[in-house]
This record gives sequence, structure tokens and C-alpha cells, in this order.
Amino acid sequence: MGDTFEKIYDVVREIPVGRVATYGQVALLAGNPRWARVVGYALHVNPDPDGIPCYRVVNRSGRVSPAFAFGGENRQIALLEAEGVLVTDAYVDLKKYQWQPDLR
DNA sequence: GTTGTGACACATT
DNA sequence: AAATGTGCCACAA
Repeated sequence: MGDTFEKIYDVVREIPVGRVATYGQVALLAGNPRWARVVGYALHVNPDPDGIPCYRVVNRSGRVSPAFAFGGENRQIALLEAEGVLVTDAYVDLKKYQWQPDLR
């Protein structure tokens, strides 16, 4: 079985409410800093959108994925704001909202 | 088995 | 600062 995706999903699942993580960060936490692209693919297939909040994952610029658009970027932004994350012009303040595991 | 693509990231131009 | 190119890994055709 592909453990790769499992690890990625596991990390995304651990992102707390009101927090966001970058693809690179998820990849790094998953165990491989070069899986950023794979992370995007993994979320694309997203077998469990109910347990895997893919909308909490943003690119390194802190911007929501422009290709997300499964109903408009507006959708992802709305979900984030519903969690308490302020989104400005499709951008989130990573300084404030980027998830910092263990560091706290 | 080879080629092309992609919800990214980093380096260089 | 913005745009382009390269690297990376996994998957579909």
C-alpha cells in the first residue's frame, strides 16, 4: 500500500482549527521536504474531505491554491474564515496562522 | 517501460 | 520585485 499518501493525510489531519500549513511544511512533517507536489496531488484525490481539511493547506506564499476552485476560491476562503482564519485577497497571514507543531 | 502532467518550492535571470 | 527555469515525487495514459 502507498504509505506516502497516508503520511500526508495524517499530517493534514493534525492541523488544528484556525491554523493553516503550507504544502512544503506538510511534506516536511510527513517526512520528506520534496513531497510538496505530491501533497498537492494527495489532496487532489482527497479520499476523505470530511476528515482531511484540505482547505487548511496553502502554498508557501500563504495564498490559497488558485487551482483549487472546486467551487471557486471563495469556497476555500469561506471555510477558512469560518474556522477563524482571516483571509485577505486569497492570502492568509502565515505570521499569525501558520501551524507550528510542538513549537507553539 | 517511457512520457507527460501537477492543489509546490527553490534558485536564478 | 516579477517571471522563468529546474528539481522533486507520485500517478495516468
